Amino acid sequence: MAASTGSNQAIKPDSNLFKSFVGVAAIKKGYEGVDRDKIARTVYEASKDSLYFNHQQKRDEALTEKCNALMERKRLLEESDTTSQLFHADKVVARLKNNRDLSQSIVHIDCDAFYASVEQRDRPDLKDVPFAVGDTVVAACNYIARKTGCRAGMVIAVAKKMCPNLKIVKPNHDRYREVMAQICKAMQKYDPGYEICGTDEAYLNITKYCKEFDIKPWDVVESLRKDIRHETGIAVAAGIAANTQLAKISSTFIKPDGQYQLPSEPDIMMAFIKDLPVRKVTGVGHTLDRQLASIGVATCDDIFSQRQFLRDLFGDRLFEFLLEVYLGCGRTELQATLDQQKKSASIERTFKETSAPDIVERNLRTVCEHVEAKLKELNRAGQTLTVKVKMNDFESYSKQTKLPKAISSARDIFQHSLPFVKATLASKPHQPCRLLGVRLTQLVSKNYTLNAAFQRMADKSTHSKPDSLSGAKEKQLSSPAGKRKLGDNLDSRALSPRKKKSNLALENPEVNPLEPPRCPDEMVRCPICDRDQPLDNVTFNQHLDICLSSSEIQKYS
DNA sequence: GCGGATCAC
DNA sequence: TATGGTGATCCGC
Repeated sequence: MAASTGSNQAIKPDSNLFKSFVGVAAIKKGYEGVDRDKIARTVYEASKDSLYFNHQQKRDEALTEKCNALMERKRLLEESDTTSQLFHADKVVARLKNNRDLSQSIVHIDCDAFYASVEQRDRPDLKDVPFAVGDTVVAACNYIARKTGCRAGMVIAVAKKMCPNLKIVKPNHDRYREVMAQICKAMQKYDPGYEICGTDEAYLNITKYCKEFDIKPWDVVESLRKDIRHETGIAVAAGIAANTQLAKISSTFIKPDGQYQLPSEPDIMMAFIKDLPVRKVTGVGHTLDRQLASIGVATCDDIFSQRQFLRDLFGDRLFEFLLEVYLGCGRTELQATLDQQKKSASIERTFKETSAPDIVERNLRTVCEHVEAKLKELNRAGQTLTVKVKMNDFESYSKQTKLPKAISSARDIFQHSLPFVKATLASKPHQPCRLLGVRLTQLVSKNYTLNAAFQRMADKSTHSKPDSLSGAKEKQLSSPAGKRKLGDNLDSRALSPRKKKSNLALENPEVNPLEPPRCPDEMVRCPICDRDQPLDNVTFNQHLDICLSSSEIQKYS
């Protein structure tokens, strides 16, 4: 039904696929006044003959079909009597309104173009030139580069086409982690329960701090930003609002530097949201945006006018999430980064495409070894294995299996993964494969009894420093019933890898009382310094003594 | 429980 | 010279 994009020669400038080439340039800061059509044309010209493009095109067509189906279903609903759906929606709106908590001051910290900012800080030669950080894909670029249409996610070869003098900088992930650790240290002072999302964002709840010192949120955030700038030389944007959702939107409001406070008054909150495109809301991605658009929802206010259709069209969870968006609801409780437990460990690698079984097998082995290392770091084993294979047409296949017992060694993982990889390759004769992935979920602790003992020890010595220790606890966060909705979940998905390490590093820069022994077989994790120690009570107790006293010393130094 | 999709960064 | 990696969740079966 819809204009098919199946034939390559005439892609319409107003088609969704075409627009998708502009990508985030459509909504991000730094792209005002950029010629979006030109960006789309350039990207299109550069990619139209690739397998990747074909794949994207297929996906786009599937999405268009989905949207058409939605439109048709909505048309049918419109012909029927929707009073009961309307009634139900209003009931939910009333309930959500009633349950809103406006008493908290949530802050969202956003380091805009984080990698680029760090590089620019360290390298004066980048000051006035367009540059991008990344390997084959742009991870971040400065504002000069953005003016030419360069953006995160773009293939560097294409970015160079648009911006011939674009300078490419290889990412220095260790440096970015250091900077993030410094930022964490600054945040700690205002809210030890801060939550990190991804590599460059964080939430704080400063309600307590404001009360305790009788300072206004605005002033607290001003001094927090000053601290961060002083510690790191990086400017951050901050949003202050009643919940995470609004705080985040507020911070994007004044990027790249500055702060914005949204008063916690229902009318003001809703007016703030009203004309906002739903795409800007955390949790509404490209796909949902397209689907919503097809039924006449472009802004948050449109959600309300279409509320009688949303449950039928999108299901209960999404329905309630959308109403929350309309009301400006969001999480008011943060999940302290130091408390978070990983639920999975995975590695996936793209390599030079090949259909040679022995090479694929070797790649799989490497991937499995990396997974083993990761599990070792977590001191976990996994009971559910997921193997993923992506072929050179970008189609991917996966298989998930629940194993009789948890595994963690590369040998076991490889052994259980290989059959699916082989079968997938065999089902596509002569078709090269470009990526392999292995994930373990249902993670279980490798040393139950000892872990419990450590926790007791940690608890005993933790009074003044709960956060540096709680990472080792098996804390079950029983979320308040009915409070954790889709929005919350969507919002709290990305955790920062290695956050424990970075925090530890900043608190105890030199804490390394005992060199972690090399023999990796029977090891257990020390809850204080987070390093593996031999599974031997005497040695471990010695270690613990040193480690504890050393962290005490650190505390008072 | 499984497989595919979506979303965020 | 050519499209990433990690982690989490949801939906439909």
